Amino acid sequence: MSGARSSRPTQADIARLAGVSQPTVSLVLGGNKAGMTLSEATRRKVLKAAESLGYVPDPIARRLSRRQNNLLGLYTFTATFPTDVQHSYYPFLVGVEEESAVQGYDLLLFTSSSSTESGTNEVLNRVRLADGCLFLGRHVPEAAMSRFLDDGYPVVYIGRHDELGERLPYVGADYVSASGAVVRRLAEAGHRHLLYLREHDDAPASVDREAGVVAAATDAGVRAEVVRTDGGDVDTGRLRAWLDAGVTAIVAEETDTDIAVSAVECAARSAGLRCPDDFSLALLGDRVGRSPGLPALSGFAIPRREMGRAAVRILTGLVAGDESVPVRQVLPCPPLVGETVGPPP
Amino acid sequence: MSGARSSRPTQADIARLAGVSQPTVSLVLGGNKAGMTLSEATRRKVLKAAESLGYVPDPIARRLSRRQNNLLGLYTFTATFPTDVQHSYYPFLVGVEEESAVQGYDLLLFTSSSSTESGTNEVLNRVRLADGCLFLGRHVPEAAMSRFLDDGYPVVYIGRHDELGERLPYVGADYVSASGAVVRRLAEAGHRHLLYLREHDDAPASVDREAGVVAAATDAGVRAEVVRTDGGDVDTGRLRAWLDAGVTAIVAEETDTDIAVSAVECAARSAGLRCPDDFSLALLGDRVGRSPGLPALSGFAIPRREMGRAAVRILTGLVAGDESVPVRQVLPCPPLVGETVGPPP
DNA sequence: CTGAAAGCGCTTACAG
DNA sequence: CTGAAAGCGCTTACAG
Repeated sequence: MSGARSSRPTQADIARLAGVSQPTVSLVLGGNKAGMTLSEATRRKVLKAAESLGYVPDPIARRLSRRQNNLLGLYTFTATFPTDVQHSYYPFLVGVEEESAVQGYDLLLFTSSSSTESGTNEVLNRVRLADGCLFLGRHVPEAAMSRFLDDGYPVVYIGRHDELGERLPYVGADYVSASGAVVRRLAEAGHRHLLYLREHDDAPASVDREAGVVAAATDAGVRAEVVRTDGGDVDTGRLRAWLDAGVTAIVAEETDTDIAVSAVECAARSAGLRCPDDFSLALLGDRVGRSPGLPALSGFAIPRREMGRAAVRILTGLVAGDESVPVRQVLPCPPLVGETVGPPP
Repeated sequence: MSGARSSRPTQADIARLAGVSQPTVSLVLGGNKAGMTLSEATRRKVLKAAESLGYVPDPIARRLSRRQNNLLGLYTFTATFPTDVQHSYYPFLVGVEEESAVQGYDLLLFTSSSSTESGTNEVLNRVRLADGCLFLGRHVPEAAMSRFLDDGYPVVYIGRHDELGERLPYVGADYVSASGAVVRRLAEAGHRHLLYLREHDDAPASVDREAGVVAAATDAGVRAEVVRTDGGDVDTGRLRAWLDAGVTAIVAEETDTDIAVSAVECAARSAGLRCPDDFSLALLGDRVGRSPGLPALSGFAIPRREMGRAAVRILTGLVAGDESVPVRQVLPCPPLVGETVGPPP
């Protein structure tokens, strides 16, 4: 640990060996971007000395003085690679990583914060190590985000968020349109009474989907019943009751764990009911990577990878002070046809 | 970019506000590990000022002076989340992330390097930002690694590597034993003539597997033919020729892309041959996450997640100067039974 | 056209 | 028990 730095040659060592000043070494080795005039002899001496000592610049020192890092943060508020929801986070990461590489930034994953009791300060503390930071999560810690925005520290959310008015930059998915399209497809298949299962809390991801469902249902003259659930209260009896009451299609919000749709599938299996024969089932989203053995659900694709890429582009734009980047973007979600939607029984 | 850092309060600002010296602020805020005695009044004044200014320590500056920043690097020599091999990298990442969180380190993904022409210097340059670095890849860039080791910079490879003698710390998988076990299972099923397909290059991952195969085959009195291939030259004709020559089982090295085993499966399908009816097929590894629709191959599991965790433990041990951690570990690979091995036809 | 000064924000010896 | 100095390794104004 001690040996790590102490044995490395510094610009000062080179300067001594070459008989010039340390700043001159910096100028020569830094490619002389300021356009200063160096004598060719000085250049050569310095380069030779650097070569012979095996000089490698210290990125930390460089960053401290240059005030920029080429580091982009990614903060997820839960483990970055949670085992149970890993597949829904992964595509975001792929996009983030790709575009970071393109833009010449490395990626800083804030993981240690999730293990400790991570209050607002904890967040603020570590995040600033990066030149700017991406955030991923259903909800926004408003105090921390406000602070970032006030300080002019560049942040971008993955997912639409208006908790802070119009201030917070984000890349969202157009859940409203995509959810509406799902309902329209059900209406076109002949359904007139559907059930919409959603989370209890009012994250924008839930609000947007419900808005899309309700608007499209109204528009198509379809009755849409909204039920809030955490999945635990969906069982065979309840499913049968819904169907007996005239429900012919169930639409479920997509979440990290897809707990609602799983509960429905499970209840249907126990009851010997099948989709789309006995009722139609649609997911407001996709079930990426978690489908081995499970039927392909009708729904829509969330462009996670592209969202990740777009978020990085916004963030690097902000870091570079580029005013021309649109900082609030919503990406379209292509429909997924699947095999769980058919005409009403 | 300008607003980001310049508007942030520093210890100097706090000192001014509290009417003390900047180093005193550092002492108070740093938790006073040196055990110096501070007057309670000073403490309170400083903490109050820090609070009111919303102070956040600059990790870069801290790293420069303290020579440590609670950052662990991960360098992959290709895109960190390459699309085609993503599933084989992902479990490593999960393990690395988990254990980093446990140990209180954040994770730095070196991505930008992969896009540019990443020479030795590039690696050396960026990596040192972290307190230590993990590396993932078939081969070792010897010059760069040598340099790290010489400098006492903590590095750990994921995967066994002896290219640098006994110097390089690593966490490997016991491919020798696991490969031997696969051959033994084939021998017990009655096979007496098998073909072993491996990569052209001599990465340790290939060398170990071949050693295990050859030793176990010799031991069991089984003939094992070694064929080096990149998959491109495996077609229906060649597969038939092998089987006609008496081969009853094919064993393929597992790689990022599993190109060899895929070629065999494809050739078999075209030829109307089935496993294990017409011949047995085994993989020296697993096919994590890429198996939707494909048959479960017999082989062994690579404990990627645990390897990631173990690598982090070694690395944090090195960073902390803990001499007691074994720096070269090989983890066992549990057998996977699968459905592609049976008795010879 | 060059070289010495100041500064980035912090920590850790080292004097009072 | 406290406060001012020196230093981490670099970059960027600013004098000669």
